[in-house]
Amino acid sequence: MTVSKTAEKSSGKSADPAKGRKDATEVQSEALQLGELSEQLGYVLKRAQLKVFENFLRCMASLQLTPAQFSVLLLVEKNPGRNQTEIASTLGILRPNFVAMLDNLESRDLCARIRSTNDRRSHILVLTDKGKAVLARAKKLVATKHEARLNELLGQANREALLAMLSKIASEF
Amino acid sequence: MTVSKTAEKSSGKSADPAKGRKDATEVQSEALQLGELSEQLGYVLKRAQLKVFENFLRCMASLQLTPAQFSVLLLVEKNPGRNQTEIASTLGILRPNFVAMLDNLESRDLCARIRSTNDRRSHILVLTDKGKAVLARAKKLVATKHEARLNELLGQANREALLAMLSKIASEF
DNA sequence: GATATTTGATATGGTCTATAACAATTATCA
DNA sequence: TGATAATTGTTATAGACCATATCAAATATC
Repeated sequence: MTVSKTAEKSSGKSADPAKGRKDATEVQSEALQLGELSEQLGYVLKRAQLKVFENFLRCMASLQLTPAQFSVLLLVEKNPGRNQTEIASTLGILRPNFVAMLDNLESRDLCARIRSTNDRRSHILVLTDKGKAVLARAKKLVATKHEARLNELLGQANREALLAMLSKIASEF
Repeated sequence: MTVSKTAEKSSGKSADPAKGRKDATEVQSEALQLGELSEQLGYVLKRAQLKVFENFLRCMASLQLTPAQFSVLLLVEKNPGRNQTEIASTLGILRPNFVAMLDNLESRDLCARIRSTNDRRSHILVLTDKGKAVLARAKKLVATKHEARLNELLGQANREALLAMLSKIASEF
């Protein structure tokens, strides 16, 4: 330990951290400087991702779909007749962790596991009629409430450029 | 359940999922179609974030610093004399979860808690000399191995545009 | 000076992620 | 063919991360 243990005063101000509810005679503790942090791609990327997921969950509150569940429904709809391993692996979900997820979707009658006749080890995944209906409503919510918000924040062109760069990072980094 | 339980054949092909190591007479199972998934900002954002963190950890392997730990060191260096609550909250870390994190950094002699003389409840955070040295090396690694990789993938201008858009999302979404 | 608030800390639970292992089934190949 | 290896879905389990309630010590408030 190379640091003196006798503390200098933290600052001349009061102990109130960052809420600014002292009266006007007190200089409220100024906000912290992010410094190089705001230039760190990983940091900003993570914060943005949390905000986007948060907004997604709010938009989907009526359907009770998480981003991960939505991605499963989308992928199963686009690729009917695939088994759990295939769906899970393309989503980056490990097979063991995919089981509980499917249990959930199946218990809500959104998708179904069907024992394959080709390979009786595997379960073919399909959307139920209810699953298709829910997914259709989910897509509309995402388009009108979620992605629309993005467009009005960034503009259509910027939003597409952002998507392209993120895709490049996701696939080539 | 509105789906017939008698499975149709998953496809005409073999059971080999996506690895393509059957011989040439077999049509290997084609890759799944991502479809609308590749247009979902949240999905691409999450995948990109995972890749970036993964690369960060590889670049920092010699220093054993996670992105979160790096952000703490950066913030403490930039804001000496702040207490745990202030540092944690600006990083979006809850106070209870920040304790173990600091225990780790302090046990490695990278930062130190100093009891404040102003407010004897709070712990002032500072970097030790070793912490400053390690952070300096970490910054170099990030700049030369991590961010440099981003620049060569996207180009300087695009990288800055990406950062700007992500910052906007993180703060205004 | 009595009450409320703040700080760091502990305990705890939930979710997400990662690995090992198992039974049933299928593939491989001697 | 039949013995062995590999695959599929599953369970169990452990770790990381995140969130809430609660506590003692210290401080603020009135």
